[in-house]
Formats: sequence, C-alpha cells, structure tokens
Amino acid sequence: MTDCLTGCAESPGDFAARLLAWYDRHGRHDLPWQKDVTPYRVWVSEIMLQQTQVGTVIPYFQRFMARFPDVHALAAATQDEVLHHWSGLGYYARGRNLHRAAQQLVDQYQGQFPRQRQALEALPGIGRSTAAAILALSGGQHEAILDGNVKRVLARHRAVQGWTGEAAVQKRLWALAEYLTPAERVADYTQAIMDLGATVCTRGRPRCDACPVADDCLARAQGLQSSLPTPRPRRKQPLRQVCMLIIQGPQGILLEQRPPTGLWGGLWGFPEVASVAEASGWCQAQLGGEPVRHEAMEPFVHTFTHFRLHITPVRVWVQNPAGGVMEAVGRVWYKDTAQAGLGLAAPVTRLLNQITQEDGEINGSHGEMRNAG
DNA sequence: AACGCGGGGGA
DNA sequence: TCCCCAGCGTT
Repeated sequence: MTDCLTGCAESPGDFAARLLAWYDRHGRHDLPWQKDVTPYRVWVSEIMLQQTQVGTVIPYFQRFMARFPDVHALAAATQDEVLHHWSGLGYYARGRNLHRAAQQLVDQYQGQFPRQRQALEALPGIGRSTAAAILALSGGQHEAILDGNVKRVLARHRAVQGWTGEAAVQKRLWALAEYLTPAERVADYTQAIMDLGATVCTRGRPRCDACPVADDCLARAQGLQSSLPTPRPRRKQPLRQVCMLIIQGPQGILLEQRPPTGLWGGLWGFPEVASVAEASGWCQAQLGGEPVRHEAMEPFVHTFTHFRLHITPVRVWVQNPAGGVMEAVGRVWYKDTAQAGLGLAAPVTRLLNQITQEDGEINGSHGEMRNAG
C-alpha cells in the first residue's frame, strides 16, 4: 500500500527514526544558534543561512547577536547599522526585511513571536519554510520545513524528477516533507534532515555509504544521485558595464547611498557613470569643478546570478571644492570607511582595500600596522 | 564559470 | 499563477 500523494510505501516514522538515530551520533550539536535557542536567534540564523553556508555565517551571527541581542534591539537600530552588520553576506533585501519585521514584531506583538505559522508568514522576509523552521526549532511545534537541503534529500530519496522551482514539484516535495515529519522530537528531526543535506546528501558528491536512509533511496537505486534534483533551466547571462568613480578629496572619499531597493539597495557605494569619458562631466555637474586629474584602474568583472557586471574603476582627485561640495542627504566623504559603520557591497570593499594599500605603499607608510592597538 | 539559496513583487 | 530579481561562496 502506498500513500497516494507522496508515493511512499514506508511508514513515515521509520524514516524519522533512522534520521534521528543518525543525528544523535553524527549531527551537529554545537552551532551558535543551537545554544540558548529562542525564536529570535533561530530566525536570524535561518535568514543568514538561506544565502550562505554555515562556516561563513557563524562570525556574522556572533557579531549580529552581540550588537542586536534581541528583537527590541534590532527594531531600535538604524537601517544603516543593520546593513553594516550584513555587509558581505549579499541579498541585502533580507537585511532590510529582517529590520522591518523586527519593528512589526515590536509594534504588533510586543516583541513576542506569534505561534501561528500564518502570522509569521505575514512578516516581511518570512515565508512558509522559514516560519515553520522558527516554530519547529525553537518550540518543537509540528511544522514541516522545505529548505534547499531538505529539497535535495527528499527529491533524491523519492527520485522526484523536475526542477524544484516548478509548482508541481514543489507541491510534491511539500507533501513529502509533511508526511515524513514526526510527531515527536520535531526540533531534532528538523535539524537532522538539514544536517543530512549539508554534510552527507550534498550537491556535489553525496556520501551514500554514510547515509541512514540509503537503503530505500530511490535515486541511489537508480544511480541518479548526481542528477537529482533536476537543475534549473539556465539562460544566457547578459553583460552590463559601469564605471565607478573613486573620488578623493581633502575630506576623504565620496560615497553615495544607493536607492532603497534593487541592486545593493540601501548600501553605500561610489558614484557611477556609464563610461570613463563621463567622469569629468560628472564632477563638473555634481561637485562644481574639474578634477585635478583622473586615472582609470584595472577593470574587473563581478558576477551575479542573472548578469555579469564589468566594472571600470576610475580614481579621481579633486581639489578643495570650497563650498562646491554637496553634502546632501545620502552623500558623504569618508576617510576611514571601515569605521563609518555603513553597508558596503563586496566590490566596493575590495576597491577601498586596494586603494588604501596602494596609497600606503606610495606614502611609504606600509610598515605601520593599521590594526595595532 | 556555473550554480544554489528563500522570498518579494510585478505582469 | 507565473516569472523575474538578487549577491555572495563554493565547486
């Protein structure tokens, strides 16, 4: 007898029991968010882990918790400070959503996390899986999750064909996830299936010999481990071109805040023009004067999922603009951008480090330890 | 150089 | 209900 929707012949409890036994011996039990488990800590870790692997997330999580120990601290912070702690993680909309959701939790729920999944899903940045993860991991509630690791484990174990982004595949996987989630030890089971996906049932080379559910894994039986889950159909990536102006004035380097949404939304970066030829004109129009000189740096490529960005950095030196400086909202001159507490995109950080190093060598001050003291 | 990750939002 | 968007690290 098989279950109609899931196609499972086995009892769900058997799958969970094998996973839990494996988890007790081989799972991860010392991750920072597994200590002092609260909905807030689970939430922040889940959002960070959506886009980044555990090893990278840990230091970000520690710094974030040190600065924003609870939902009230996060709600009371400025967006700039939240994005500063998110700098380098990518997907900055999630940092902004985290901040907004914290404010809604304080405003609508006095900072207490609601226990209804639908209420959590109404918060920005929290969908079905993240809501379920918060409730299951921090409260042991009977909720099924379906993150990337779980999708991979289930698609393989039941040999589910098709890209997991397709509606029919999603539906099937959610049905499987709910069917297999046990009534007892839900938090451990949830962590167990994520751990299995992260450490054994990996994307590249699954270690089937170490898998507690390999016996009845249909992908393994059919030799499909490495071809499932079916990859997303891929499209050709367009190229975009941009010229970043690294403008050096007496007060430091000019940074502008980007629009609140879109690419690197809310972060700070260099002024941009379409081509090197427009650099002088931009300075004339925006700073009220010609640059003393400018010099193109080595161009490089920054790759996104959907396009590749060719970046040509140009160093521009301007004289004391003597009142010509426009200290408008969203524009600022910084000497030490690392201390400014601003969110910076990865290529901006890279360029700032690069020119700091170059200038240090030119000035012969490279022997000084910047971090000393 | 390709790929994955969960959710938001517009068509 | 599609379909597109986003930014890094990993492989």
